[in-house]
Amino acid sequence: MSKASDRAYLQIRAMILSGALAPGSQIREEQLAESCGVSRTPVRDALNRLESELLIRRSESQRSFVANWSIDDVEEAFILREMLEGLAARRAAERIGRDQLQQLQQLNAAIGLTVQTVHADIPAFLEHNRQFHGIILDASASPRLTAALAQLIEQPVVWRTAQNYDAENLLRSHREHDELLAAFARGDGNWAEAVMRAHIRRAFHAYADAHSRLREQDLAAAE
Amino acid sequence: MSKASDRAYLQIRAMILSGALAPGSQIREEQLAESCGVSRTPVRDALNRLESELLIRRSESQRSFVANWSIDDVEEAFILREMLEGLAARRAAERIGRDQLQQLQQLNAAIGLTVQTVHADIPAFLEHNRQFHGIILDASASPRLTAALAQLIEQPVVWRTAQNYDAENLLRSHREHDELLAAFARGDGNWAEAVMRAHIRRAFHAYADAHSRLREQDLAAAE
DNA sequence: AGCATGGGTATTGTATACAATATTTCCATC
DNA sequence: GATGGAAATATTGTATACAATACCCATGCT
Repeated sequence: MSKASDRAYLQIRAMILSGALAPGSQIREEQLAESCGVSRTPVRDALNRLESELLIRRSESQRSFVANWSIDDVEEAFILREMLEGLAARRAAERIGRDQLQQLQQLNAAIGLTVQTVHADIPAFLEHNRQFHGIILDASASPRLTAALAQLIEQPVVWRTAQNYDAENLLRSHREHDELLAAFARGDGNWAEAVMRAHIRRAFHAYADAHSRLREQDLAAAE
Repeated sequence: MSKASDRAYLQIRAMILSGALAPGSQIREEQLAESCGVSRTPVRDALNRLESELLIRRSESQRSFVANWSIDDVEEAFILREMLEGLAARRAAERIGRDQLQQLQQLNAAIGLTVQTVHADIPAFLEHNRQFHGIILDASASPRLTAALAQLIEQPVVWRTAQNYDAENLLRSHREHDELLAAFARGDGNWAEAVMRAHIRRAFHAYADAHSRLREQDLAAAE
């Protein structure tokens, strides 16, 4: 997509994820256009994308509202990611080449550094993690899988709670990646899929735990 | 989506599926706008949708071309449908209500009529079949699943070869639907998923067979 | 008081004009 | 004749004006 459309998309998504646009609240194209510094045209493109990612919902008369993701919605998304990324891992294991495997090893080594320091570097972890999963998706050589997962949100819901992930979870991610690499090195699709599914599922529970901790904090703060 | 955008989407998609727009050929927004009787704005919306469904592909400089689906692409799409519709069937079995089950039974009865006459009524079959799968998707109560499958194309690739499906395949579809209904009636998610996966997979082979028959005809006609 | 109805306002949908960018063509130069 | 580059052309991206539609409130009727 082009510059203005992308800018609008990223900016509006950031506003939604940060809570600057409250869940359930109506959003007006003109207002967003103003706050993004573009016209309504690219804003409409962005809204279409966000709607297909279910970050906004449209009323029957086409007015747009910020979606309200329940924990069940998040779990639903994780269930789909588990299936799709599991399949991607299987296919990747059966197709991956020497160079891609090396890239993954280097990335996971970098991830190891971000999680082993005393203060984990979460932004770096997220970025490397994103690249890691991206390479696997590439190696799976399935455009449809890539397209389906792209809509399932990069790491959107992760953001708000990533700060709350404990070091233990980050370390486990790192080790699970290593096991995935072992499966890749042997071209064992079954193994790779199983490891990936477990990896995603654990990530969901890490999210759910962090989420409930946040809720408790909110409740405590409200008193 | 709104009237003009929908019209453009349906019309352009039909042109692609019918072959009126040749695979690999470039498509220009203005020309499509003219042939659809709308302006470029709704055409651009339609192209975005079609791109996300991988029916068109865009060059690095954003020019649009009709995608060229190989049989491997079709299989890839069926593999995803198998997974996703399998999950939908599992969830539907665990959640479906009395009225929805009745609707499905009536629909499959109607399907039975379309396949048992001497000359099968393929358009009616396709329409009822679409509704049948749509209700299951609704019953699965998973908006993300619905969104993911929507992009995976209604029945697009089916069209060109549907005429070549033999009566045997249509009849088997009808019977498989019946088995699915039995699984739903018992609320047996495992059974429903297994039946659905087999159903989709068989549909793929029916497609592949029809496809290869078509290829042979084309080759013969070329001589 | 409650509800239907109508008009004014807010918001989205579409068309068109203009800007930005890519592609092609053609000429100059080597 | 090949090649590089610049102008001409084609195509897409963005902004804006206008059209269509939905929403809301006020007014009048029962």
